[in-house]
Amino acid sequence: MDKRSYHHGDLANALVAAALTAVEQDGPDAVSLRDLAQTLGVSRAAPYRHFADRDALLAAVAARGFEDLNVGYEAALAHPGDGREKLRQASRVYFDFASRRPGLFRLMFESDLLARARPPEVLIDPANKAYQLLWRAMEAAYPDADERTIKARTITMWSTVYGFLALNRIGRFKPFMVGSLSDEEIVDEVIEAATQIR
Amino acid sequence: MDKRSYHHGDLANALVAAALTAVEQDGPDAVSLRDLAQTLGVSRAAPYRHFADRDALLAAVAARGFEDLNVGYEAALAHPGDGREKLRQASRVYFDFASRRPGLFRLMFESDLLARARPPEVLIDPANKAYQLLWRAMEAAYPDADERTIKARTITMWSTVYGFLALNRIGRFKPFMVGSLSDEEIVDEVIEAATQIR
DNA sequence: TCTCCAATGTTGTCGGCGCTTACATTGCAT
DNA sequence: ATGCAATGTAAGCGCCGACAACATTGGAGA
Repeated sequence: MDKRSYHHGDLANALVAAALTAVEQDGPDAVSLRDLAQTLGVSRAAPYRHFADRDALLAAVAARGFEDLNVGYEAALAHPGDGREKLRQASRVYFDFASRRPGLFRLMFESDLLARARPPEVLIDPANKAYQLLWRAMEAAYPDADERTIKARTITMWSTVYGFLALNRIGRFKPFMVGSLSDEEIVDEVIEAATQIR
Repeated sequence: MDKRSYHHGDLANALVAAALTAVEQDGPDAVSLRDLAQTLGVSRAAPYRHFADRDALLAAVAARGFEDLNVGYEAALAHPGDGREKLRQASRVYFDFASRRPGLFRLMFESDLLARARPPEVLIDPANKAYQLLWRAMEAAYPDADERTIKARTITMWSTVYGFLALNRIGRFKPFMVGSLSDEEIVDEVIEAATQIR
């Protein structure tokens, strides 16, 4: 890690870490390979020795985000209580993640990185694991439902929670929030609606 | 509109129209002021006589998108049937808009243009009108509910429908779609869940 | 009708970006 | 010890948004 040495030593990991910080602070669009390189004290072409292009670096950052999210999910599903309670906990984990790391959240769920990642597995595997976990919780919550219903409810629940987060982030609900409805109240309402589907 | 004349004649509107086309075809990120200018046969600095910056042009495009969407909403709410049926129709209008004009949809609901628009009214007014319309439909569907409940249900419904569209667009539900659940079936499920809240 | 000026368009320039090519350095395996 | 693959550098291409200085136009008022 000696700054005077010609080789950086661990540029690949350093790039992911620096990009992660940048994404969390200012969102995916604010990440510039040139900027990261200068911060790390290497030339602007150096990152291309480790990542094919900007998307490849962002994919690595997103993958790390999914891994972190999955840790939270596993904790939520290990939480004591019935299936509905586990679903509620999982939703709260998702909300917290979105609140605490909004830039990373956007990268993970608003970009179409997933469709373009090469190779796809690096990003798809950790991303899908989150859905597997939620699916299992939904199965536990509705043991009598058939597979089709489980799928539909899982998709609906995810959609509701994500949709609220995304629309709220850009301020679309501001006109509704004035007055009788506080921020925390609406979060509770959304989670209730998402978890007690029909 | 004579190409040989020094002045374009109606560059402002022509820019909005060209940007609208570009947004619909390739998404908001694909819009380049230089490119639009060349297409319209003017110099690259000309657009800045009519729009302060790129965001201002995109805001005008988004505003037009909201106006189009509102036309669809008003038709849906004038549809015969009870409140629930109107809500269902409104959801379908939203789905259709997202399907037919995905790039414009992304500009309207995925960018934080709304927070940055100057002056804000140009974009906020048509954007809020859509919510007013949905709110009225929700009131008609649940005449006994208090204002707080109406707000919460409107937010939840919008979140569910939007969340599904956004996540589905980037392929997040692909692993769930294989097998027993078709695309149209899941749309019906989501709309049902969104409209018959509790 | 003439003149002047505000609106509009042009050219040139700056800094920033992703990415590529050709070249330099390093350290490890043989 | 050496040779080669991994890694980093310097320079440059084409694109972008934005600004400043200058050019053209057409209409309002004399």
